[in-house]
Amino acid sequence: MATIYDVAKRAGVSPKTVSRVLNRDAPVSTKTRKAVNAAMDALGYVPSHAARSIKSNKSGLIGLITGAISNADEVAAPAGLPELFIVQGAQAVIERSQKTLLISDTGGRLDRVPDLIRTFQEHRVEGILYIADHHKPLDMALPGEGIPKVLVNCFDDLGTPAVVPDDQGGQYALTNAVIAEGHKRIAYLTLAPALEATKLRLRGYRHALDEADIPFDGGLVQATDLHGSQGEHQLIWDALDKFFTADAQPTAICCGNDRLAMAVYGILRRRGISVPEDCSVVGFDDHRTISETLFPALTTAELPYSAMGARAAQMLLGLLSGEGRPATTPIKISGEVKHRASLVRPRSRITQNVVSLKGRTET
Amino acid sequence: MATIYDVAKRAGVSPKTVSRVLNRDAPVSTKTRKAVNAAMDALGYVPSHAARSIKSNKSGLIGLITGAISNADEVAAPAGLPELFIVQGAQAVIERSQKTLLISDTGGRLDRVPDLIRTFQEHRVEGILYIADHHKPLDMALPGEGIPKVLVNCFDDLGTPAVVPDDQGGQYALTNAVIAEGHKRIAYLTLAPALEATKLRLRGYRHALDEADIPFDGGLVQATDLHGSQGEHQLIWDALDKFFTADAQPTAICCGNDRLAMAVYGILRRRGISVPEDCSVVGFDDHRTISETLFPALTTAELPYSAMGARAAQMLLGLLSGEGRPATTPIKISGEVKHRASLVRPRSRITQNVVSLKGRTET
DNA sequence: CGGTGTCATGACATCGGTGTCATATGCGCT
DNA sequence: AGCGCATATGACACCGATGTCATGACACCG
Repeated sequence: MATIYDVAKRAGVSPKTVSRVLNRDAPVSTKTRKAVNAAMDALGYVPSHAARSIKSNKSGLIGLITGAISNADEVAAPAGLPELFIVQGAQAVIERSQKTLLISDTGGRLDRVPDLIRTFQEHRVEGILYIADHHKPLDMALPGEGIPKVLVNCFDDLGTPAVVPDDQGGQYALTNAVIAEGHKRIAYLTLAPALEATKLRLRGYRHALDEADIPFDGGLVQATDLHGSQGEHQLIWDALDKFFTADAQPTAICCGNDRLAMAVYGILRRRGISVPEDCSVVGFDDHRTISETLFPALTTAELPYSAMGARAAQMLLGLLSGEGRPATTPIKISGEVKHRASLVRPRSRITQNVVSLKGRTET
Repeated sequence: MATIYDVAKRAGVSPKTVSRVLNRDAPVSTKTRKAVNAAMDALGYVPSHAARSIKSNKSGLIGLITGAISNADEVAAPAGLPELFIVQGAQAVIERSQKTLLISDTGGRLDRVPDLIRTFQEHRVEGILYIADHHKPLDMALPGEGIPKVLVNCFDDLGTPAVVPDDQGGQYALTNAVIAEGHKRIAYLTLAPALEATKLRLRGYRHALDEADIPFDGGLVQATDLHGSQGEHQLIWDALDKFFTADAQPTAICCGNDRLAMAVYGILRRRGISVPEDCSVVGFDDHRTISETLFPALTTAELPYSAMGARAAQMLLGLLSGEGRPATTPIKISGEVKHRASLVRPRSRITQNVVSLKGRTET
């Protein structure tokens, strides 16, 4: 690869003059500039980032840690894809700031994080974005002391700046939308109870019920575990079974996410329950590949992952420029309710046959 | 950030000795080594990658260009997610080779590729992986002369090493699996006809029919366009309408991808056609979030994107080490047929009511 | 005509490491 | 004791860029 010295020699000037042409930081005569540019073109010269950053002591790099790239492979991940949207949002902002993203992947293994950060340090990254695969508390302190960091989709109790989804607000708004259609028996098929998202959304669900003076019925809330287990469909089946063999059957079902809603569509159909005529269904995430493609299209609460990534990147850039004094509590990002065909007014009375298939085995 | 000089001063040795401790490339007395290590720990010293690469003229970086991160946002992308798996596969291989991936995103805009490659050149990447969002011919020559490159999910006519999916073989195997269940009327709902994947898979489909002496019926092949258009469901609806109002109705439907199959599930249900009792359905891609979650679970042909990424990365590393003399024709990567509940033997006779809802409008 | 200021350019040091070569120390052997 | 040799360490140059300062050429002014 040609160097600035090669260019200088070919143009018959000093290296420093070539540098001046490159950086436009001092006047250069038109004639000289042309000669230098011609030499650069002829040699295919591209300045070395390494040489620059060693002198300036600025790398122009932002490190980003994610498990998205690997997690997307595992059905196990309750929210593997979202990380990707977060990365996208961050990427767009970082790029506009003329910096370069160094993306590293944990491969799903948290114990690799220190190594990744070590590599970042070797590259002298100016800041780090840490993206969790789902909304959760971060139980370890990240290494890399002195490097500004922003957490995304997770938070710690050390006051590290963080950006998280507004799970509670999202479920609250979504449940309100269901209530606004006239539903009173609203079942909720949650994700794993231990998840931060589940706790917060349940809170939003109850809050909406309370405000509408609809009594909370524990029998209408069932937890499933979407961790790709073989018995996944069975769990959902059993949960629905409980809903539809109860005295008062639900007229709408909230699902922990869009994927869960997709499974529910199939099982309701098998039981002879039409969506949305017999029962409305709503999801969560607005995972559009699912929500817009399902038939009927799925009503769901948008989880604005891209916006989270963008916001986090902005916060980080703010920290770097020394402007921002970041909030010590996580920033919550809210999304819209996407009202689609799967949510309609309930019928006055549900009359379909309910076939209990409890105990059936997976095909 | 501490430098090797700081460490040297603190340990009371020369910088060169610190370098020797770091690289273990020359004998250092135990006592000195301990002193140096202690000084490094105390100062939190991490060697500068930039300084190293400037001297060694080796960056240890591999550039990767993708649109995945952005494309995943657009429903438009017929195969936005797959890129991600490719990245994952590449990442795993690259990492094992002690190199670092520099991932850049086109943001869906091809015209940005030259800029991205320019940035890669500034970082002196040793090789470039170019990942297309779907299997297609690459109509431009990539800049960055002299840098080894491997194309993934695309190919050119310049002999650039490339890795592509075996679309034809996949659809052939899948169709064979359908035929093996006893189906003879096998409809095919393809993706957009202009896609490379559509052409190749159609070839595989016909090949399988030919071998089984099943005559090809053009009426059983309908194209849809999944580019997120509002009329997407309508198109699928119309296509299915043609299938099921024909004289001999299909007993199985092949879909251009899993997402299409998901939409088909919903529409068949609306028409009173049960999957798989009345009609088997198969997809393509094995997009597991869909194929394993749909109810009944979807039979589909795996598209081993991760393996493609891994293979491409291996090829690139081979080129770098000067070992590999790469094939001049694209390497095709095949996947397995995943047989799941949506594909069963056909009934002898289909008797369900077929309700034509042609011309209905989107909800 | 000489003094002064501006413009254009180059010489040289420097950033943080590593390669090359020189030097100091210690040990075994004759 | 003197020689040879391996081990341990340091001085110095260099990689490719840029900051600092110096210098040469010219125009302008009194």
